[in-house]
Amino acid sequence: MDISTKITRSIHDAFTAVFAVELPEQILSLQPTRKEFEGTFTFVVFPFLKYTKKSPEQSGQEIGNYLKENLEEVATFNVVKGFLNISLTDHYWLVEFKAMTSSENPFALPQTKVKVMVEYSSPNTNKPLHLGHLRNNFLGFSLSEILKANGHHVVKSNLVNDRGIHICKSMVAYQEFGKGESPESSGIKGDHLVGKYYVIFDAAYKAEVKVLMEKGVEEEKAKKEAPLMCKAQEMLVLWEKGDPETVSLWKTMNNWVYEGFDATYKRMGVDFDQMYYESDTYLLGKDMVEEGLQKGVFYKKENGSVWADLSDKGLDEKLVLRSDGTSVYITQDMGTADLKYRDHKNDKSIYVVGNEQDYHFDVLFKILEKLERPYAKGLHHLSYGMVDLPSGKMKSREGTVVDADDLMAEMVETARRHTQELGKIDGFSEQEAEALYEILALGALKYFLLKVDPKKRMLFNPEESIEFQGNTGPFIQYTHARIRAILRKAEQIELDFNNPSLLNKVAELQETEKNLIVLLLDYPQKLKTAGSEYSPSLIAQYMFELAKEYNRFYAEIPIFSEAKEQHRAFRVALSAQVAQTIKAGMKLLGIEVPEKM
RNA sequence: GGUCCUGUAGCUCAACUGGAUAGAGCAACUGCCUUCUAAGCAGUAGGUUUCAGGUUCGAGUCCUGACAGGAUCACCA
Repeated sequence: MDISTKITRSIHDAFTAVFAVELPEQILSLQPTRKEFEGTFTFVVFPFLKYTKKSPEQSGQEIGNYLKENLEEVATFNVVKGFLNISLTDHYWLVEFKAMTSSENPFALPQTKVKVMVEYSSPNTNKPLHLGHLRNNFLGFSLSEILKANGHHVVKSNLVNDRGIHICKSMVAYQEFGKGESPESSGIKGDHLVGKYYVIFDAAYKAEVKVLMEKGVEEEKAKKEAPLMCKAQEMLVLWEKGDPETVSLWKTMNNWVYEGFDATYKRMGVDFDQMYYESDTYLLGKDMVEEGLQKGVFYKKENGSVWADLSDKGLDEKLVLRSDGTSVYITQDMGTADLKYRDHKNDKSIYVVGNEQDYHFDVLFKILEKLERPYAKGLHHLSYGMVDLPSGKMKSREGTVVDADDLMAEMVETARRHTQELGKIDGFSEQEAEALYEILALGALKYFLLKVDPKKRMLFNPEESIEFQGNTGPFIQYTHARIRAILRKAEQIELDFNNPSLLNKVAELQETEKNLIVLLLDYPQKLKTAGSEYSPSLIAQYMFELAKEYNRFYAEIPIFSEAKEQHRAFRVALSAQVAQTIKAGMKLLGIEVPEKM
């Protein structure tokens, strides 16, 4: 039994024995004791004064006395106002620590058989990935890892938006201005090359609109009738008809993009188990519209368009099929949801998509619920906030986008400069040094984007956002590297720190040692909460706390100069456990930790 | 305009879901490297939690109303 339930059970017994009242255990909950007070767990007595009929202080005292008498793990307690602070014995913490070190795998929870699909990334193929995609990808990847560590079976999926008017724009511009350029001939990465033509299209199109307006055409009309826009529209029609030449160009350009994306994904360290392409799925969902009509979930208007009336659920009416019988975005998503379920029989399906689509997913999920899909209750939109720049929102057309490839490259340069300034690469080979810069750069970037609560909007300042000190990825990586140095030394002097009989001789703990054990024991709970809340930021925060506490321990307490062998052994064992926990936790964030830095 | 989200130190973020004197990091200032990695540690300073009411033993957290910022409300995706 877990210690906090043991304590609450005993508190329950205390109420029965001392105050003659039977309270349900669920309402008796503990909280961690605040740092400025002594103790590990705190029981707040205020809500129960009506049962004790005594002052807060006295009620706390009496419950505390009962606990101390009846629970061998309880060492002392103190009562401040209505707060009963409980301290456990060093012996208890040491026993728990030893159990942890001998545990097979303390970093993952038992298997659950729950199947979860996590869809993330979902890029458009007309332009390269940017900072916003980084947050999306890191979140999706990390969430997947966290859910795996929670024992779930996870399928990472990526629904690529590879068709539509936007890609036609790049294609038209390429036809008009491309002169047969290719990634090979230009030396430009494929996704950037296609993105370049998307930008060219936009500029040329705007020029055309301007010319038309100067000729006296109204803006609305000019926008519709500009030759380039017409060509793009025509191309979309040709594509849908399967025109060989159009399809061939489309394939060529998309493949350029995929080569580019592959390189970017590789550097980001993310991957997928299942790819979906909108060119395959965009026609799905029409039969569901028919089904919905029959079930009376949808209705048809005079012009033939089909609508879902969600006013009973507090939402509006939503179009699900155009009057010309073609489908819209949500139709496609309905079909894709069915497809995913057919493919994987997932109990849960998580969509990692920005909060600008909150309404869309609200509507989608309610429609699927009305259509009585068995998976409907397992749908979840992990809605994350936008990443803003100091100048405001990123706008690709205004050139204020922070490109993902550029940013990662800049981060590596910063890591290189910083590391060399600190003179930390003595004894590193060229390759090792490069590998380290990469690890640090990506660690800093990922940690920066993941430490913030996903649903909150966040600010990214390219000049100063990503630091290497304080609450950062490199700080945690550094802590790991420090411990690895200790472990190397322990090995070198042949200290048998895992020897149980040596550890058994340790009888008492320093404060920071105990704090570390308490934190380490809390890891499974943190993992569980991060999984149920879909929040990598909880893991990130925990990592920081652990690293911080370890650095305090490191500064305060000597290891190898300690006289008693059992203390040397225990402190190395404790360090080893912290290092393993950091490594495991950072892996959940998609962050590697170095041996040296 | 309707709906939804957000508002906490100069800046970036926490606050265990209603508990104690609201905490970290950055920036500023003061100490600590001949000792296991100073990308570190210890400390100082920084707050009317946007504002006004309400609920109760107790509110950053819950309810109401302002104010500010953002998103969304397409036969776009």
